[in-house]
Amino acid sequence: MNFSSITIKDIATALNLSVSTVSKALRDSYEISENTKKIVNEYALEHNYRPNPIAQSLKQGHSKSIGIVVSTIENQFFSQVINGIESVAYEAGFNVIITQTHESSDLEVKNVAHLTHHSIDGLLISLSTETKDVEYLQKLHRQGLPIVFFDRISDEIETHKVISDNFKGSYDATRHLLDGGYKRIAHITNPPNISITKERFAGYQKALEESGMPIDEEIIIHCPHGGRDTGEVENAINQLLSLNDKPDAIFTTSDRITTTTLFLLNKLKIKIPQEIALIGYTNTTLADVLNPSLSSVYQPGFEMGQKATQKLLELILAKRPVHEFETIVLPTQLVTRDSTAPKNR
Amino acid sequence: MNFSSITIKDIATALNLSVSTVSKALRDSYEISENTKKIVNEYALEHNYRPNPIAQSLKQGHSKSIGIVVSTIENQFFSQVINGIESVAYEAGFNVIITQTHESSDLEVKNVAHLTHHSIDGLLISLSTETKDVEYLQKLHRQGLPIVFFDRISDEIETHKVISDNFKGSYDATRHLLDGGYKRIAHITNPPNISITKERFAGYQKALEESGMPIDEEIIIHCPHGGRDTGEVENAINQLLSLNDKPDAIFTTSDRITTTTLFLLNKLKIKIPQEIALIGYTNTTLADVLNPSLSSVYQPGFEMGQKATQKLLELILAKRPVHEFETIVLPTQLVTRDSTAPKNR
DNA sequence: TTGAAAGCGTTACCAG
DNA sequence: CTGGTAACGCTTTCAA
Repeated sequence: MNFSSITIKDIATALNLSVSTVSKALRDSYEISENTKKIVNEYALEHNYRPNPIAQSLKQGHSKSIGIVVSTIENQFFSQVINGIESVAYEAGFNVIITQTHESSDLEVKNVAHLTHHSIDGLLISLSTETKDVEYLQKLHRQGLPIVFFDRISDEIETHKVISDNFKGSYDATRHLLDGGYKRIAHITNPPNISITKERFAGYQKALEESGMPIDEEIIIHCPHGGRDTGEVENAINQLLSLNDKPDAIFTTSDRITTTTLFLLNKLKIKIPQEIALIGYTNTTLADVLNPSLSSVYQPGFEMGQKATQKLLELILAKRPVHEFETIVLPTQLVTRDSTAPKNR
Repeated sequence: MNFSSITIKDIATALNLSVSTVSKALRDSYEISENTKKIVNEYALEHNYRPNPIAQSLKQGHSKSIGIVVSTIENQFFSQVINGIESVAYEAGFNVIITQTHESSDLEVKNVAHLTHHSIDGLLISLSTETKDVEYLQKLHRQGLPIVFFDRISDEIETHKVISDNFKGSYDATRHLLDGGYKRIAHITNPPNISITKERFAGYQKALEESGMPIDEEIIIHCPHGGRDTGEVENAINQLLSLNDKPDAIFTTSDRITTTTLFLLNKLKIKIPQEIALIGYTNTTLADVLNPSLSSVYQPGFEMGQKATQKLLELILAKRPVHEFETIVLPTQLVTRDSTAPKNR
């Protein structure tokens, strides 16, 4: 803060006290007389004294700030998670620094480097779709950086993790389509290297198997960047539509993929759900007013952010190294709307 | 960074040099021999040395970080602005700290206090809908804190400002409705104290006047928190629908108001645009797939963030006090879709 | 070309 | 109860 601001020293000279006395008075130390405390605090208040947090950080070796890594805050799921994170971080007097990977592994590494060099006390991270190697995080973790994963996690690092029930979310969505009479359900999803892809695929698979349906690789398509670029989704849909045996429903697994699929099907004048039904993971608040209203799997983003931050704070504030880690699984919510209305049989 | 990390001192002792020599070598000072520089840099590289930015900040009196205040990042307009901000801030080696007011004046004051106490070098702010008094910012500004306003600005503080052409955006939208044959155009908007409300109202007014239409206070409704709470918009719509002379079109001026209006009209089974047409400010990427597709005024959020940051950086990096300030006005984009299809006359 | 020392604002230890 | 001093990690001035 170069723009003025008074320091302990200023108070000390003004009041003819020592710096250390003032410091202690301010921190309400038992060593200081009530009278001195009163004088100091009054002066501080009057002159709007604020301790310089930079100096405090340097002295105390921690910064009271936590770093966040998400793919992009434009995705409502992540902005909801961030709101959850902030709600508990601020409560605990912690500051947050948000960074975005835009689904690039490179950027992810750079962001984490940036954050750690800026002396964060802990890291909250959801991996990018591109990320395959978490060795760089492993290293930081070994060095003692508290890390909590959320949403897109890694098995390779033993720490707290907070996810939603991806298996059940997908199972429910697929089940719902099957119950509506849909028989050939395509799956457009994230790349197979990230955790949520596998978990969500498993739910899809289970539901199909239970109904005696085949798993057809031909209608399971991965978007390398989770739909970041419209072209990825466009390719997926073209591929599906060029099949002889076209799907009668699509189950998508990321906000971007879901809304882009809706956009493209509309553009191609394909009737939803008459020609192809659509259900997908999304946290958009607009699902009700989409055309058609969109059946979706909703994840408790806000709660996920809260929980993750609570666990991170536990790690940061722990007196001794923590070796017991927890993976918290939050329930998802299936909301059925017009895009998956039951088929006329 | 309590989790290890080596310091200049470590390098110095390891290499049997003084701390100051190492510091200078690292900063490529002309005072140091090439040989020493080489040895030091190699050692630093090998041991992955990073200067502690906290210590640097304390020493140099600035933190290389800028604070951002927006109403909420869940609003796509603001997340786009933030992306713009980040793109130029990171380029310049600056860090950003994002805070949200959730349209509360109190929170705004708290956030700014929090940011300034955390030694930001400059502030980028869009005021909350509740804010009437900017004296607290005025004070900081006088103390020398570089501030740049964007979107929702204040006349009371003389500094750089970046806005979109709110007058023209609204004029165009209203004009478009009039051209489509709509005759009674309601206006649901933000509270009158914030800048964008006035500017947008002026455009609406001008278009109506040009067509010889009356300005009817009865169909101009302010949402105290810009539609943060659904109830605000619900009241507005109920009020409009209870009129004898109901509007045949609505022009809304915030993302939240716009999408909530769409939601509520759909819920009431009011046909858009047959019974009531709808056009509004929004930056949602989903405008095309809404039901019906939504005519909108789009603001260049990303560019706004970039410009604002460039101006802020100019202020921060300026050698001498700046007294010439600029207000940059960015063009908006009118995109017409089904929600304002021309009336059958 | 190198190094010692002061200082940024704070806290903590130890003396008085 | 109060104050001097060292220390956090770095940069900078001044001497050597």
